[in-house]
Amino acid sequence: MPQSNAIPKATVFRLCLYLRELTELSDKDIKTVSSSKVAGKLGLTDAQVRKDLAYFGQFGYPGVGYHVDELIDELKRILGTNHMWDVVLIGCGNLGTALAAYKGFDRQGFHIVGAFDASADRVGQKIGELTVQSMDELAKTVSRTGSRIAVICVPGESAQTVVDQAAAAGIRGILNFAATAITAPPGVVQNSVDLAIRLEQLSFQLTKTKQPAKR
Amino acid sequence: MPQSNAIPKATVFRLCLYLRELTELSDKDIKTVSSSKVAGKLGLTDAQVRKDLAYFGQFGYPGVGYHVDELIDELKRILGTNHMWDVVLIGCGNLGTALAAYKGFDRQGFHIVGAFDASADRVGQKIGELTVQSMDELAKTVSRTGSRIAVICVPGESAQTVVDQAAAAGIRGILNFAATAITAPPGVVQNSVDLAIRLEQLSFQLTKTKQPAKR
DNA sequence: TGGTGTGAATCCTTTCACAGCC
DNA sequence: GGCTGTGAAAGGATTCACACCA
Repeated sequence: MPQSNAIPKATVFRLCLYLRELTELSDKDIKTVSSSKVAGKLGLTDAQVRKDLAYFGQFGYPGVGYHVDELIDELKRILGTNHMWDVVLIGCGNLGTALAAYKGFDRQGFHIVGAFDASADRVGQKIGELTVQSMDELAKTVSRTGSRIAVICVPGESAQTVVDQAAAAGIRGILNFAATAITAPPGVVQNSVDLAIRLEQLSFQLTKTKQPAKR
Repeated sequence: MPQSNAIPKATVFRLCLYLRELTELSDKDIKTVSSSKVAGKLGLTDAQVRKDLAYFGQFGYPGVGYHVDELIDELKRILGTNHMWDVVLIGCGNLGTALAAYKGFDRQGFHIVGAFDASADRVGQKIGELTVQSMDELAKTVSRTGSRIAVICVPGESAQTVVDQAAAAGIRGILNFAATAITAPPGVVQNSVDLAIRLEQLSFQLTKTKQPAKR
C-alpha cells in the first residue's frame, strides 16, 4: 500500500532555498522571475523548480514567470512560516549562546522565547535579552508561551534525556545539534545537524577526487 | 553516457553516522556488531547498512557481524579522516567563535589552525588559543599550514567574496554557514549549512501534520 | 518568443530475498 | 541459528519533451 502523496524531503529543502533566493530578489525590487533564473542561481534545473512547486499548486504565469512577492507568500504559507514560531533553546554552551544571538532565525520567523540549561552555573546568566532558566522551568515556559519547537545544544550524553523532557513538556519539533542519534517520541518530529559530519563529508569529497578512478 | 560508479551523497552521509555509532560502541568496549544493530539505532534498515558498505569492500564476517574497531578504521580511511585536517575559520562573529571552541571538530579529525575576520575590531582578539588575523594574511597562513578546508561564517553579503579569496589562497573545500547561495570555483567543493532552513523544514513538518490529508 | 505545467521516460536508491558462510 | 553480500525487483526522484498560454 504505497502512501504516495507524500512530499519528498528534498523538495521541502529546495522550497526553502527558493524562498531565500526570492527574498533576495524582492529586496532588490525585482518583480518577476523565471524558473530557470532561480534554478541557475542554485545549480538546479528549471524543470526541477517547476516540479517542486507543482506539488502545491500553479503559481506561475506562462510567458512571464513567477511574481516574486506572490510566490514568497505562497512559499511561506506552504512552509508554515507566514506566522512567527516561538522556540525554546536548551543548552547554553558556546553553540547555544551563539544561536541565541543569531539574527537569521528571527528573520525567517523563529523567535527564541526561553533559554535553558542543566548547569547551575549558567542559570541566571543573561544571553542578550534572555535569562538562562533551570530545566525545572521548561514545562511551565513551554505551556505559557505555547512554544512547539526546541533547539537542543547539549552534550551528546544528555541529548536523549533532554529530548524526552522537551517532549513531555509539550514540544512537538526538535532541532538537534548534539552529535548523537536521538529517538523522538511518537508525534514529535526531529531534524539533526551534526557539524562534524558536514566536515567529514567534505573530507570524503576531497579524498576521493585525489584518487580519481576507482581501479 | 551514465557515469555510474559514483557514490551517492546519501551513502556518504550515512557512513558518517555509522562511524559515530561505532565510536560509541568502541568506547563501551563492544567488539562486534551486526548491520541490524547499527541500523536500528539510526532508524535505517539492515540491508541499507550493508549496501552502503558494499560500495567500498567486504568488511563483515557472516554469522558474526562487523569487528567494531576494524570497521572504524575502514570508515576513517574511506572518509579521509584517518589523518587530521588543518582547517581555517573565516568570520569570527558569534557563530564563528562558537565553532572555534567546538570540541567535536578536533575529535573527528579537524583542527582549526587559523581564524580570520575582515573587521579591524576583531583582528588581534584571542579565541581560545587562536588570535584573529586579518584577511590579508589568509593566503600566507593557508600555504604555510597546507590547509585545504575553510569554514566560512561571514554575513551573506560577503560570502561570495570570501569564497573567492579562500579559493585563490589555495583552499579546496568550503563549509559555508552563510545564508546565501555561493558558487565555488572549479576544483573547489562546497557544503552549505543554513541554520534557518533547518527550522523551516521542521516548521513544514509540523504544519502539514496538522492538516493530515491533502484533500 | 519566452515561459509554465505535466505526462512519459530515465535514472537512481532502497528494499527484498536468498545463496553462501561461520 | 545468525549474519553477510548481492543480484533482482520495486519504488522514488529527476529530467525530457512538448502542449499550451501570454
